[in-house]
Amino acid sequence: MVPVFETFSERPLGRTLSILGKSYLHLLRVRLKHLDIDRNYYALLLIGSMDGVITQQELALMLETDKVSIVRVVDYLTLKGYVKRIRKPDDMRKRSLKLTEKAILAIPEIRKSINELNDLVLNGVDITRIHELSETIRIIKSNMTENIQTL
Amino acid sequence: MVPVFETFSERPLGRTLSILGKSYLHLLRVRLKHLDIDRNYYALLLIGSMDGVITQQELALMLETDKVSIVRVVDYLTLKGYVKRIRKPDDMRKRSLKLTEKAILAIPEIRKSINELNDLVLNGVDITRIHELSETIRIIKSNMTENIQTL
DNA sequence: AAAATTTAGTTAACAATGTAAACCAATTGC
DNA sequence: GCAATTGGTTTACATTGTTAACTAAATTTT
Repeated sequence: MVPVFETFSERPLGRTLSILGKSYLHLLRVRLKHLDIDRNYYALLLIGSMDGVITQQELALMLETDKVSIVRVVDYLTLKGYVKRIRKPDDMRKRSLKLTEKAILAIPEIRKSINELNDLVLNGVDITRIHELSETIRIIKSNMTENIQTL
Repeated sequence: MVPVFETFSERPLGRTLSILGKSYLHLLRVRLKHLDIDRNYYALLLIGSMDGVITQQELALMLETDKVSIVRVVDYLTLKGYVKRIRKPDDMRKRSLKLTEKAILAIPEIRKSINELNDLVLNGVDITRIHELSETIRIIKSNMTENIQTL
């Protein structure tokens, strides 16, 4: 089977995307280096968006990761004083996550940095292309989840 | 500053790309699991494309990584019997990398898997969009390297 | 209602990856 | 000839990915 297109020929698309993603996250880290956390920014935003209501499982789902990783994320953010775990009275297995004052102060800045960095990296890409990129990403994602079994 | 577009608002674009990239590389690994290597496939293709001529530094450049990582890559591929290091007579510091018989046999399959997987994940994305994606990636990359200093 | 199963979260272990520093040997610049 | 640079290696350490085993609470089964 001859590849339909030559653009990404021979080069694993996943590699390109991974590298791109890592550079971005590196820039975000640099941009937010005055904070005393150097990762899990987006997790913090998600917790903030459902403050006091979200459980670790739900966070895992939203971050597309597993519960073990979430323990690490929440441990880290707790250690740094950004998040508190609170046992849910209705189900004592679950812990709801709550931002501290410190985190609440940092959130707008994190949000701003992400938005600005998104703008910065997409500078020169016109709005139509950006929407198309978003659509393409959606398709790629769905192609991959559909084809986990179709090896 | 209000973000120009809402598509990726609040969500770090780099996170999206990293996750996508990792899923892809996972699929590639599954697809090639009958080989006795489970990584560095693309490095192998690059070595193959300049067989016996490429040095570790040059490989580092092409893989956009550093020489320490390359030592690990080459150690791994050597251990698995896919690559040999050969001291260059003209510069005894350098080592040129050469594929073994075993690697030469595996190359077409790796190439094929990458092409097929690229096709698979881009299934349903039309050719124009694919070219645009490639162009967008190029722009993002250049925006990021230009702006390492412009924090 | 006691026993078995499931769920939320945690702990532990280990391999892989990222990053930086120190190092050796060969080469280049002066 | 000597200092500086270059290609490659080693060491060290922190982070990340992944799996298994575990505790405690809740739910289901009988």
